[in-house]
Amino acid sequence: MRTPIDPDSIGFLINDLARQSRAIFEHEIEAANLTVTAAEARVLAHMARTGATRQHLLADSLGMTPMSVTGFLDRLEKSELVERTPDPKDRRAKIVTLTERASDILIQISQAGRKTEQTISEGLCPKEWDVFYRTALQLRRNIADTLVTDQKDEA
Amino acid sequence: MRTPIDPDSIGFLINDLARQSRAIFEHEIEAANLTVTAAEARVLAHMARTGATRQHLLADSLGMTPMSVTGFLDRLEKSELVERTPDPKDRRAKIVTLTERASDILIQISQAGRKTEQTISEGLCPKEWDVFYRTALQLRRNIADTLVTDQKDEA
DNA sequence: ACAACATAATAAGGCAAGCATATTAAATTA
DNA sequence: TAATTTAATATGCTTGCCTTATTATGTTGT
Repeated sequence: MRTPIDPDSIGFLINDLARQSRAIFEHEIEAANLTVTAAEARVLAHMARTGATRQHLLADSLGMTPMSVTGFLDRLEKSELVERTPDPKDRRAKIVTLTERASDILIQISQAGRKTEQTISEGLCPKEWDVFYRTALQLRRNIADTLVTDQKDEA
Repeated sequence: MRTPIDPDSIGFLINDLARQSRAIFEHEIEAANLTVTAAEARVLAHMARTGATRQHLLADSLGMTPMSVTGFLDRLEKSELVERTPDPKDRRAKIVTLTERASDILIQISQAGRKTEQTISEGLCPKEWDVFYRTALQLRRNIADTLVTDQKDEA
C-alpha cells in the first residue's frame, strides 16, 4: 500500500473544511437570530446574484435538480423571502424573485459570512489566504467544467 | 451594501468544492463497484489511521457525536468491514477494528481517492496545488483548535 | 463500603439536503 | 395536429448527521 487511505486526502480535507466552516457560519446565523440554513442562504445568494430567473435556471446555477430547488423555494416562500410569479412568456414557468423582506435578512447573512471568513482565515497571513482563495475559485471552475463535459459524455 | 451576499464567499466556495469532489469520488467508487459512501469511507480512513480504538475516541477523531458513530458502525459492521469487540478493561466500552475483508476495500477506496485527486487538480500547476493543499491542512487545524476552544467557553 | 456522579454505548426519533420517478400542463417541432 | 420536449411539482426515498433518553458500568468522595 503505497498511498494508504488517509484522512488527509484532499477529498476528506475539503469536506472537513466545509463542515467546519458551515458549523461556524451556522453559529453566526444563530447568534444573529436568523432562521435560515446554510444551504438556504446559498440559494438566496445565487438569487441575489442572478436576479429574477426561472426556477430551472436557478437550479443550473446551484448545480442541483429542479425538484431540489422546488423544495428550497417552498420553504423560502413560506418564510416570505422569495416569491414565485408566473412567467408571462411561458405559462409552465415561474419567475422567482427575492422579496423586500429578504434584503434585510440578506445583509445580516452577509455579515455572518464575513465573520465566518474572519474566523476561518485567522492566523493565516493575508497573502497565503489570498492565494488559497484564488486557487479555490479556479478549482471550482475547473471541476465544474469537467463535470458538465462528463455529463454530456454520458448522454 | 458594501459586501453583498455572494456565492463566491469563501464559505459557499468551500462547500461547492466539497460537493464537487464528493460527486467525483462517489462516481469513482461506483465505477469500482463499491458500495460505501464518502462519509463511510471517511470513517474507515480514520480507523485505518488510528488503529483499534474505543468508539468514543473514534467519535472525537471524526468530530461527531458517539451516537452518529454508532450509526456508521452499525452499517459498516453489517457490511463486515468493521468489528466491535468488548474492551477487557472497561465492560461498557467496545473496541472497533477493521476486518480483513476491509483491507481489500480500503485499497480500492484509496485508489478512487487518488483518481479523484487527479481529476480535481487537473489543470493546476503542481506548485499551486501544493500550496493549496498545505494551506487547507493548516486551515483545518486552525479551525479545529478555535472550535474546541469555543466549546470549552460555552461550558 | 456506599452513595453520587460521570462515562460508554445505544434506542428512538427527528431534521435537512438532496435524489429519482412519475405526473400535469404547456410549448415546440415535425 | 401529432409527437416530443420542457417547467414545475407530488411523492417518497436515502444519507448524514443531531438530540434526548436509557442502561450498564466505572470512579470518586465520605
